[in-house]
Amino acid sequence: MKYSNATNYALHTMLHLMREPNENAVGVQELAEMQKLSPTYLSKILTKLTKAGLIESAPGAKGGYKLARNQNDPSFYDVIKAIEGEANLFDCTIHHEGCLIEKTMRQAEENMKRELQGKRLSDLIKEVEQHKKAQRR
Amino acid sequence: MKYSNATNYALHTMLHLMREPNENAVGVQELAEMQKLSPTYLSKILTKLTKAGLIESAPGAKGGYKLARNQNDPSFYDVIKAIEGEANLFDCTIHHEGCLIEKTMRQAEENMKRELQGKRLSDLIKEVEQHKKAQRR
DNA sequence: TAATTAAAGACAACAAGAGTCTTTAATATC
DNA sequence: GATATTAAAGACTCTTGTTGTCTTTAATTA
Repeated sequence: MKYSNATNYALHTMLHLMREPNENAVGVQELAEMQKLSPTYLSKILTKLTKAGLIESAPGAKGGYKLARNQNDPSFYDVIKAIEGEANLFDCTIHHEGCLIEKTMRQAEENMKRELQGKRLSDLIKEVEQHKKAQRR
Repeated sequence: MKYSNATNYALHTMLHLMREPNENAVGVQELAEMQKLSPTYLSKILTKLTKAGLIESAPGAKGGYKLARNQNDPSFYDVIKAIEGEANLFDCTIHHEGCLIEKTMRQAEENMKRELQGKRLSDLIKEVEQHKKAQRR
């Protein structure tokens, strides 16, 4: 029971792209180097993010990846969902409707999900800025 | 990212044992039949619960499993921890102290954990009783 | 002593995660 | 139009974890 490395890489990459000056596409080569990953592997993760509508891709020279234009200030949950999918963390093995164990587990899961939906990547950018400002003082 | 079947089986078994009249040990045979599992497989799960102190076991004739006497009204989290262990759901792949991604993920995880710690198996028993009472009306 | 039952350990089958390599398709520049 | 560049897709491998099974050992009761 653990989030995959892919989710980890996806979150880091998203943050990097959010910091990139607008309209500036970044190639997978550069993104991979930063996290010490092979470009082909990261590419598969980026394709998932693209299909989820979080980033945009363009092939060819001057191509690469950038934040999707009509992206809506994505939350942590949006990124996680793009990589891990949306399945429940717990499905009761005894199939009768209204299993109370399942109900309890779902409620706990909801608590985590709610937090991840409320937290946006932009919140982190802001936190970093504030941290830097505090250090300069 | 999913809870294992073993956790599922463990929770069901715990609930069954809580309903058992006191001091009455139940063999793995009977517990396995209920969930349509092989006894040897369930046995491995039960050994984990035993080592975690949630249940007690006795070999030999009249042996079997029952709730641990000095068990402290176990929570969902206690059972999950016994099976899945205590590792974090998320560890940042870029190792610098104070990773804000990790911090956010940990906080979300805490929200789920808190709910699972607060919910006791006995709460479920009570809920079932109330449900039955409501139906009899 | 014999029957019963849990514990432990070796083993196998399968699935998922993590990652590589190669081919194809799209785009920009000359 | 040719060439270089870059993402997408698919086949493949390697490792790890889950889900079991089977067999042997140890403890307990009658």
